[in-house]
Amino acid sequence: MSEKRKELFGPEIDSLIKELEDHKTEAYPLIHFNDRDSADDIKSNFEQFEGKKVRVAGRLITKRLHGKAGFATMLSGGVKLQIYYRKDAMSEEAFHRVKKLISVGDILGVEGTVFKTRTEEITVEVQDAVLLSKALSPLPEKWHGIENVEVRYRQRYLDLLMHEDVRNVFYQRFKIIKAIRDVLIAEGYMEVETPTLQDIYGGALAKPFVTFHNALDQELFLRIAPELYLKRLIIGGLEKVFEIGKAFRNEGISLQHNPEFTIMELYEAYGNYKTMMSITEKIFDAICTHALNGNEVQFKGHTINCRPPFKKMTLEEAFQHYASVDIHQLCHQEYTREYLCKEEMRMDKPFSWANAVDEVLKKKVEPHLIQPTFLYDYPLPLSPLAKKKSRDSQWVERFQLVVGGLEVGNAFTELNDPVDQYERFTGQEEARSKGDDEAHTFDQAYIEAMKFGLPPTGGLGLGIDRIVMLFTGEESIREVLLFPQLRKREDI
RNA sequence: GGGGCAUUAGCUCAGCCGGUAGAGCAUCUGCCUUUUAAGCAGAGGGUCGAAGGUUCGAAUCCUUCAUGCCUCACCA
Repeated sequence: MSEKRKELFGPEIDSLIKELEDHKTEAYPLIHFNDRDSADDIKSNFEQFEGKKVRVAGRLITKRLHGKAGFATMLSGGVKLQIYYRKDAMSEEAFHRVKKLISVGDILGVEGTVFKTRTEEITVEVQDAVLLSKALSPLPEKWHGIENVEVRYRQRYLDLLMHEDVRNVFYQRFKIIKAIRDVLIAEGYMEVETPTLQDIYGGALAKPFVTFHNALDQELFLRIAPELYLKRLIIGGLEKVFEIGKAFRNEGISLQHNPEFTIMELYEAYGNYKTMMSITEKIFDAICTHALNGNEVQFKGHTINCRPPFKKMTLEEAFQHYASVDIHQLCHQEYTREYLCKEEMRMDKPFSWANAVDEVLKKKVEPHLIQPTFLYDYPLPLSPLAKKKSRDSQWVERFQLVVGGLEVGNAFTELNDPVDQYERFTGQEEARSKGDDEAHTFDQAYIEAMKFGLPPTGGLGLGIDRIVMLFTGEESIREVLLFPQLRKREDI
């Protein structure tokens, strides 16, 4: 116990607490310091506050001592506010407290008068100061902050504390999600929540996380997508629904992938993939207006105009234009082999039309799509939940929105024929039996639901994290997640 | 999982061809009543990621491992 205590707090902890108590100062007093003024308010409405008494609380982030006076900066509500204290404007006790007992990193509350220094900085001249919470660990270096990315992610609180630009990324994230939610509600969609623990996972092609429920004595999966539950709601008569939440995929971690990520899915009865294009454009328009204050973002060295309308291209056109290949011919193994050879590409997965199309799409087409582009009309084998373009077609009504080379959205006219759905599931099961562990599972309960009649429906999914990356110019998904997944470590 | 790079004081980083471990910030002690990366003078602070190996001698060279980043592959 005492060894652990010493290891955690160091040998000086007791003398520190004693020194505070000798000066009648508690390290963690029972004070919550209410009736505060906002630092942001004081700084943006200086004229109203000048000469007035204010109460402000925050964390001390720098201290500049000048003998019998001093300046310090506190971080209060995300805003930096300078405080000034001098010996002859406060009690002996209070002066000693600010000068000696309260150090950089501590949380304090001050009362004082607002003024401007000769360098025109808005400052509070302190009359009284109280320690609200003592910091036992020192803050990182004030100029460079933390540059070790691992420490930044593991101790995100320090990252946020030290780096205003990091705080801004997450404020932007909040504004983007709010803009999406607000526009959807304004358009008449109802926000819902569906299970993240599912006994059959589906709605995407991916490997799941597996867990176990003790009381039910059964395996459960963390959802890879909310899709199949949201479509049950459409069957249930909730005609316009959306959900913003986490999905979980047990796959690699990369600049664009985190095991858990935020997805927005919406479904609309009597809609199709064209109506999904139009709602997608409304969403991007709202983000530009409410979270960007403009039309353009800088991403990977490109200037991207995110204000709709967006370019539209069929997959066939895009393959012809960017890859000089006939998408239909990719179903012939020999043709595909020659093409891949010519382009110096290799395909790890077994040959099929779907895999060949996917390979060329990822390698040769999407990297060229910098400005927002709807790629539409997809091969059926890639899309087991989308509706065919006609009875015997090998094509489905589906689009993906690609921006900055990133897939940020995916939508289709939902497959609402239960017999066709049965056959698609059966086809996926065959693929699974041949070793494709990302094939869609056979979901009998979903087919039972479809037998009651799914209206013609359009559905859309947006990768929220990737959209945030785009609008904040961050090239790594970890920079837009507060706590990205890292390997477990004991110490921090 | 494959390949490349990194790991030195609390933080940010130097450390050349192998020869007793360095700076700035932070901390501590003085001085300093409009500074803002405040300043001046002084002090303390290290199992050089871990374990082996080569060597008279390793932060430095070699091997293995750990962690992170980048890159490749797949889902948004």
